[in-house]
Amino acid sequence: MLNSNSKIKCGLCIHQHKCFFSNLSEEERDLLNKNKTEVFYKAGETIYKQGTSSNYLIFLLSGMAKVMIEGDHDKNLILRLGKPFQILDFPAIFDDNMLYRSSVTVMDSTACLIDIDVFKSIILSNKKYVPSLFSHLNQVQNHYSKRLINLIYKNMEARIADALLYLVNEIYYSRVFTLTISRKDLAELAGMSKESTSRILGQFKEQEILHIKGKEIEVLNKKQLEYLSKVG
Amino acid sequence: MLNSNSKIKCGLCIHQHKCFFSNLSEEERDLLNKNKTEVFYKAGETIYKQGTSSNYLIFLLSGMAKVMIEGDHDKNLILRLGKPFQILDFPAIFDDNMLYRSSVTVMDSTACLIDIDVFKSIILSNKKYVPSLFSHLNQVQNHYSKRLINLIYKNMEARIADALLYLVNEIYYSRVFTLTISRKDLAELAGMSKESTSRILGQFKEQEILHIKGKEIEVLNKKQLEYLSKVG
DNA sequence: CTAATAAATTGAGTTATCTCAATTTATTCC
DNA sequence: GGAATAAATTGAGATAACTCAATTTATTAG
Repeated sequence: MLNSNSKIKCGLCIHQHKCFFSNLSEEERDLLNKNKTEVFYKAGETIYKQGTSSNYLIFLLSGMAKVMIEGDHDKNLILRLGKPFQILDFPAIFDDNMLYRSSVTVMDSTACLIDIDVFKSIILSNKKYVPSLFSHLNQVQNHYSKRLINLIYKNMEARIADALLYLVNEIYYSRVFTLTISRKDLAELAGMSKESTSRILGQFKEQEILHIKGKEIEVLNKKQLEYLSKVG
Repeated sequence: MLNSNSKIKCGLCIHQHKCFFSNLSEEERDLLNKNKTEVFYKAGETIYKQGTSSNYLIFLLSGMAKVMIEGDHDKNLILRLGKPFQILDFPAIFDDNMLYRSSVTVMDSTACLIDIDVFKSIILSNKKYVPSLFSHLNQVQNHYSKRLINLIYKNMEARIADALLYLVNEIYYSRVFTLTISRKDLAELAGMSKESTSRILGQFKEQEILHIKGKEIEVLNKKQLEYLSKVG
């Protein structure tokens, strides 16, 4: 159980309507308020560290974090990007609370940390949360399955196309965006070296598939990205 | 709801003690009996087909099945091997019942098919199943995470070593085993071409890491496989 | 504002892995 | 049980992607 030093109680929280926990009973809301805390993370800070355990389930309130596996020789793979009001990642909450992936903020972020025992007691006492949790876990599993086959059998063009389409369709919801991750992160999202990433981006710029100015990216030809993803 | 043409009622089933559904109430057991069926699959038959939906949750009772993603140009990836009394794979049961992976038997198998609505009603009415289901989904997610980084950054030796260690530690539970999957399947488990798989196996034989005679494989030097997995 | 540091790009050479084709070995079926 | 078919192995050549090093560009700190 943790000391409550959060500024805002759930009942008064401005994020209430977007929160995973909606329509809680008075009692559950009190329990949650007593056992959650809001924390600020600077860009680049580690939230979860693979190989450790955590007693918290984390929801981002603002900012963005990468969910990644850390390999040897500084070779990491970004599995997905976590955004506000999503569950960031799951410790093994019904086993040993261990973490198999790390989470690192890619920009200044705030997060709501909920005590795992409290989380468990709420989802076990209130079956309305079971379907949405299942859905979430299932979606993550499907995302990882898709990533697997894409990363293993597709060429570099297709992998960068997939990474860009992921950013457009599932992260920024726009063809025009300011890249909030580094080129190295993009490389780790596409499972390749940063040098190759740079070259492919240059090539896409050349072919007028993208307009790039530093961190500002505009997808000029999304159809072509989808085509490359398909045939690559 | 499906016609019950299963031979054995859950209460009398010899697999009862190994089954996911243990200690069911009379009522629940009756419900399950009315809405499950046992089916026989020949080796190579498709149980689940990616891109379709299914109204069944499938438990193998005997045999073995590969859970795989089918890519283009006959390029597949085997994610894991399903064994008796495990949940084979999950359709999106709280969404549209869609499947994102295919399942194909690698030997003659029998399976217990349970109606998804019945499965849902049981897990929602009986919270004792929630933790084990969560655990299961979490383990699968962790397995996929690990597969991802291993397949993407490791060399061929390490990938075959990983595949062999998976077979030894999690499938056959023995250093000596009869390979129940083909060389092509082994290649799809290691995410590489069947020719390269063949070459690496030959090399391991040469180096006396393995003893191979057709489908009969003995791991002579497990430490070396673990070493190759680590450094590769 | 400039120096120092870090991030990103570009180039050239190397290598791991794939593809295609030719055999060999195993399996199926009449 | 032997012919036909499929699976597995082996070899040689092609290539995609990596690594290392050199610049260039961007960011941070004094």
